[in-house]
Amino acid sequence: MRLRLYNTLHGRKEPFVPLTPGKVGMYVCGVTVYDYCHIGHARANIVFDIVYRYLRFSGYDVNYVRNYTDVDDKIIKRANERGIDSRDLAEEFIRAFDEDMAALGLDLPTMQPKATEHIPHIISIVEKLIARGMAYPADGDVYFAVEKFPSYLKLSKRNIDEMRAGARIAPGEQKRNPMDFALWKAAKPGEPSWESPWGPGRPGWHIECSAMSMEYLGETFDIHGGGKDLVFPHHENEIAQSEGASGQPFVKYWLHNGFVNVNQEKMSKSLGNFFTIRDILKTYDPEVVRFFILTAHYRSPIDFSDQNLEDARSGLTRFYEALKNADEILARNPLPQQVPCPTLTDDEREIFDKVEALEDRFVEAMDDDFNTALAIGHLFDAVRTLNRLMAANRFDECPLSLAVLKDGRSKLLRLGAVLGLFVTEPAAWLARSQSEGLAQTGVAPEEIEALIAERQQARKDRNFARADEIRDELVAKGIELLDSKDGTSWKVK
RNA sequence: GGCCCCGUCGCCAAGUGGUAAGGCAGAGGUCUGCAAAAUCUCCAUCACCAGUUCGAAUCUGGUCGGGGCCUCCA
Repeated sequence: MRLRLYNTLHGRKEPFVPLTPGKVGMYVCGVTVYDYCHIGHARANIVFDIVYRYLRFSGYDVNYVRNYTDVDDKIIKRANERGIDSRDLAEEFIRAFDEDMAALGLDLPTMQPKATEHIPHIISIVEKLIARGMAYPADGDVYFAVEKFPSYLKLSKRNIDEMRAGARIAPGEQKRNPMDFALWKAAKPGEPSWESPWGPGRPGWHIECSAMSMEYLGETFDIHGGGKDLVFPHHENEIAQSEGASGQPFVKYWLHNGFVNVNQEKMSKSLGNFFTIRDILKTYDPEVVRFFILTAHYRSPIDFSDQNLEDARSGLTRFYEALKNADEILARNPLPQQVPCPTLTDDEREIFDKVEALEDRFVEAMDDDFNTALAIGHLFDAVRTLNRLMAANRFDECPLSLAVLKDGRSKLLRLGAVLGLFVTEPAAWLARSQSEGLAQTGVAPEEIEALIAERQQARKDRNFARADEIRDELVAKGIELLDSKDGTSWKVK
């Protein structure tokens, strides 16, 4: 099955057919840089990171543009509060954004333009809209006249008359229609500004995305993404401006990700349940955060809670433990030239078939509107499959099973990478996870090792009472012991 | 008020006409000195009601419950 994606514009899933075969132009609304990013930004950016990765995995040459909106009312306000230049504030949070995205393990887009570097293009779009009678200047401002764009609200599917009833014209605005929106705002004293045919001013919100997307992707391009909350007014207005100016359809597929709730409540500053990415990463591994986000479909709401994150951590750990075990077995058992299997069991037949089918199942899930939850389900299946193979431990009698293990392991890594998962060396990831967990228990590794040695001796002496006492003592502190032929290891519960 | 979405096992979460993926948690078996880990087995008829259909969690209508957008917002 070919890729199908849910297009907000038509409210249904549609087959993905790019404008140019083999190539995809994709624009995602980045951030307005006036504060640290929160978990909602993390979700949006991770979701589109997956879209970007999967499109490339599918063989497309992707031009992925994600902007920084670095001039805006909120930036100016915040800069004034701090008594610094708005450009310095923007630069500070651009750096913070870059750090956060890198920490979350996102691939870099092909382009990351800034609004302030596209002022001439913005001005030319506004001029074109005025020339075409779709916008009008008023006292240094320029507004878009929504009634001149008949398909206005086609994305959000609202009714303009009802919208108008609730709309208000703010003091100081010169709108002819309350629904009209600013393309250009006259500068007030002390505000950053650029020269324009309407006097010094700055772009309104929305227009910068039209300018940057059309600049790098053309007047019509394939995919435009963002959070659900951007459907109205931001994306609706982008369509109006862009199509109004170019006379061409703006975007073929509109993709919108769902919200993040915190403990069942909408995340908001007033509720005090606002988590920044940097706060979260103090507690949770970035890959756990990514894993958690991808276990739900991107359009569904997700609930950020300790319970859910802990579940995600357990799940991801299961992957890494299986991968580590596979690594160890493969390191111990070099793959022979010939991999015969004189007596293939039914179990092995089933396991081999599952490993064989893994990629098809993964692709089928991802082709269905990026169903990462289902795709991860298939990967979990593969983990159980490989664990069965390892538990059977017939690598000597059936070298073929060793070859299948190797194949399954590399498939897991390759497909996981499409989701940005399992990208750390398994032993290293587990060790890190281990030491982070250990830090919370407050137990020193040397202490554990000493107790393990003492217990080993007790066991040798068949003093199981003492051996079990040691084990119970550690369990009480959150440390579990794992005995094996090769000795005793431990893990944090 | 307008527009839109959702309600699936204890928790999380896929599935949108063909008879319920997966994870976490739980029960039992194997393994183990005993455990843990791993593995095997088991564990839901899909908020409710009424329809359409040979057949519905999936479509229609209604009821109840939850949420979002309409103002800055991923």
